[in-house]
Amino acid sequence: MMSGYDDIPFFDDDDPALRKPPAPNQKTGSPAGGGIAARAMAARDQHRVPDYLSGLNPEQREAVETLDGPVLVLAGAGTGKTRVLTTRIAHILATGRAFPSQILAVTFTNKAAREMKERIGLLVGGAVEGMPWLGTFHSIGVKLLRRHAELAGLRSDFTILDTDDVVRLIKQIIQAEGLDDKRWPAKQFAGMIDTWKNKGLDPAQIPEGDARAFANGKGRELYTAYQNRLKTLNACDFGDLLLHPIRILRTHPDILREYHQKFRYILVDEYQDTNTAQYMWLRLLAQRSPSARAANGDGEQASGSWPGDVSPASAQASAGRRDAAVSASQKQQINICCVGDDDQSIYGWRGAEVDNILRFEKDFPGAKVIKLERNYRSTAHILGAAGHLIAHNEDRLGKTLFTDRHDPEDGKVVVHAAWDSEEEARAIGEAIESLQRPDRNGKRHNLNDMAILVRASFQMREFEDRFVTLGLNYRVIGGPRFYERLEIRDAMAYFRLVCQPADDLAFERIVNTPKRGLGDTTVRNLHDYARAREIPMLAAAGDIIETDELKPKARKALFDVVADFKRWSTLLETLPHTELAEQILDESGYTAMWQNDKSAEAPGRLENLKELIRSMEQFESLRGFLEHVSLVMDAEQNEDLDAVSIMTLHSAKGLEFQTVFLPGWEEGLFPHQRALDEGGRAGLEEERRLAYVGITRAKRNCHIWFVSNRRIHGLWQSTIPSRFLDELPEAHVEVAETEQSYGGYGRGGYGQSRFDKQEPFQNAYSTPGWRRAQANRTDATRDNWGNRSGHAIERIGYGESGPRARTIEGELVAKSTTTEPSRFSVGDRVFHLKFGNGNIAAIEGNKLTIDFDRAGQKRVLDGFVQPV
DNA sequence: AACCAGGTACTTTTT
DNA sequence: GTACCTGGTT
Repeated sequence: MMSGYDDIPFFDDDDPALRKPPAPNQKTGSPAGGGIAARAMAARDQHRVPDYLSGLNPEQREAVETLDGPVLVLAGAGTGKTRVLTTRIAHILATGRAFPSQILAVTFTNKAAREMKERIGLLVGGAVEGMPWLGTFHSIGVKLLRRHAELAGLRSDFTILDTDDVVRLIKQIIQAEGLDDKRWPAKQFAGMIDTWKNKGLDPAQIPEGDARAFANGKGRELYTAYQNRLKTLNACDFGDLLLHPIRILRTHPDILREYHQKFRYILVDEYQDTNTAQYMWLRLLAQRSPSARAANGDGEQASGSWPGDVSPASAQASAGRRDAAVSASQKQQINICCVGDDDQSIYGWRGAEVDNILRFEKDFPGAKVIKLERNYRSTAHILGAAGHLIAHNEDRLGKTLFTDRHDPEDGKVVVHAAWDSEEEARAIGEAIESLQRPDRNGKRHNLNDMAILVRASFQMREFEDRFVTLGLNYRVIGGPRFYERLEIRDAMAYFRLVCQPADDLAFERIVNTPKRGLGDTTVRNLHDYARAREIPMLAAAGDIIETDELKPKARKALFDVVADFKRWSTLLETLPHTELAEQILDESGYTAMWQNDKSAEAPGRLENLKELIRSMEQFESLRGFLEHVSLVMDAEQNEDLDAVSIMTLHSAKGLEFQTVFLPGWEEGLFPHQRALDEGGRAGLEEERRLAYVGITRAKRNCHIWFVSNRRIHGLWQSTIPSRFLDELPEAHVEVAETEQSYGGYGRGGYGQSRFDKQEPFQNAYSTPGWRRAQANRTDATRDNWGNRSGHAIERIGYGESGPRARTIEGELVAKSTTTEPSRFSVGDRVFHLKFGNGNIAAIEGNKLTIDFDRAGQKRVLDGFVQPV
């Protein structure tokens, strides 16, 4: 009631698992007590064949029904991965092999976890309340850690710091060490710590080179200081949510044994994305063989006070011995099922080890490997193109997707060339518009069915600009989220400090927000005093206001702050949390601060604060809410709006669209130069997997684009087509001939390729220089064609972020660089390279509608026609 | 505390 | 080119 977690018993009270676990091999039968879903399913299935199995293909079915022993499901794109995972859980429940609380199911993202919960709910018919251990690595990590916090030197109400807090904390530490925080950026060090933690390394274990690389060789010291500071703050970073449990499980065999008994089945989603720490964590929980563990004291038995005294390399080296012992004790089944796709491993740069999935059979001897290669998503051409491309990778287990679908109507993957990135955006915009219009059969595409997937987010901008001009609805997915907005983070800091008075980071954030005249000097005094006495800053403030240390003004201000927090923390027990939250924001003057702010963003920020309070309603306590927010940073999405999605290839993983546009396939951008420079062949292969992910997002149509000129770091550079284009199979790919409505530009720079050897069509009106000149003009004669009112833009996840929030229509249009005054008038007789002679029927900016003598009515760009 | 000039970096992102 | 940060000035 009071909190979101302190009422959770060590093991679920209503969970009969520990008292009376069902026999592992029991096929049917209703376990006594709890597990409502399990009982219902079991009862039902005693009478008839479970229909949840009937829709599966043989491989999927095998993946669902192979419950004993380790299983690796290699699930290619669009082969029904989630379906297998959820059905497998339903099957475990239905056959009465385990209670919901005995299944550990881990995902990477909250979205994936949510989706699984929903789908299991559908299968099992209702609530999945009984699946307490389905969640992200981190949320399960928190759950474990809350229960055993004291073993990690924390209290169970520890705070979870996000990246922003971590960076501020590190900055303080760097300064405290007397180092120049300009020369040694906190952000960079935060990144290093993250990398180390991904590998499961504690300060003592980091490579000497790493330790020396930062702050004149003080890397290790700083890392140690950071960990100590976290402990005194009673706080954790994201990495600790995994590392602390690992250490606890290693140093406390009794606790480990209890979890071994508890988790009869382990399921892991996106196994190819696991990093070393996650791998260690899984191994610990899956290694259900006490004898094997005892036989190898060196293995995962930690000797130190920190998780990883096993480096990845030594973990591998000792794997053989350990595995021998495991297979010797066949009694203890390891029922772990990992689902993943090595070809979709695209997170190596943030610590994911593809090797984990490649090594699975060695890690878990006797593992059953099931390949899902039957694709239900894409056309044969799309699969053919993607398959041929990915076959260029060496580091893969090797799968070939196939489909039963062979519709002669299905188009090949189309490769398009454009002169420059602006042309590219324009052409894709045109293509989207024409898809959106009803075709000859009256069919039209929804914008929701289309997506533009870019390699790097800077590419988005040009599309946004273009779509704004066209009045085309779009949504940008990714980027900073709701909970990262300034006002939300401030408000959260207030709430955190009320729940957790030792949260110094929260204290420092809001002590002078709104302004209370508590400047840097006062805060530094307070900070030093608190550190010297080893007490939280809020407590220090309580002390210091009793003295004459501060000037009267500051003393009074601080006195009020302390009194406020004292009052609020009392109310925590009595007042409903939403009311308390509102009261905090009002009484602190925070709401007033924004009300008095006359800047353009202020109303939006107030609205966001209201939204924050609203979203608290579904939680039972302020603590529960804080926990949720620290782990779930998602923003909600407006499904009703019909809009084109624009996102990076990375955020597209797992999604699918009828039509996909893949712009920017040029060397240097894709594959990205930095991936090449820093990752070598492995880097190239990851880029290739990214290309594979991109193509396989398409259900029906896939359009790949490259340009000959792109502005990189502000300079126009000529570019050469991506090597990936030449890795596509001719049989499934066609090269776009002259684009129907936007002319035959942009063959330039593609000379070395087999696609086309034509000279670039260098229209004077399509050179970058000319365009820049146009863009710089402040010519009022251009009109605002195409800007329909009611144009909707959605930024999923994007917050205020200042100049980027270009959502005011008037401004948007004025900013457009693509509207040009027309050189033509209606009725003019013109010539077009492809369509011949015709008369202009209408003009909208630089777009002309022309009645051609032979080709009929077409829309073309004015740059491609000449007066006759 | 608000403003501007100057410097810098600039792939991808979850928790 | 541009967005963001910082440090100095007003």
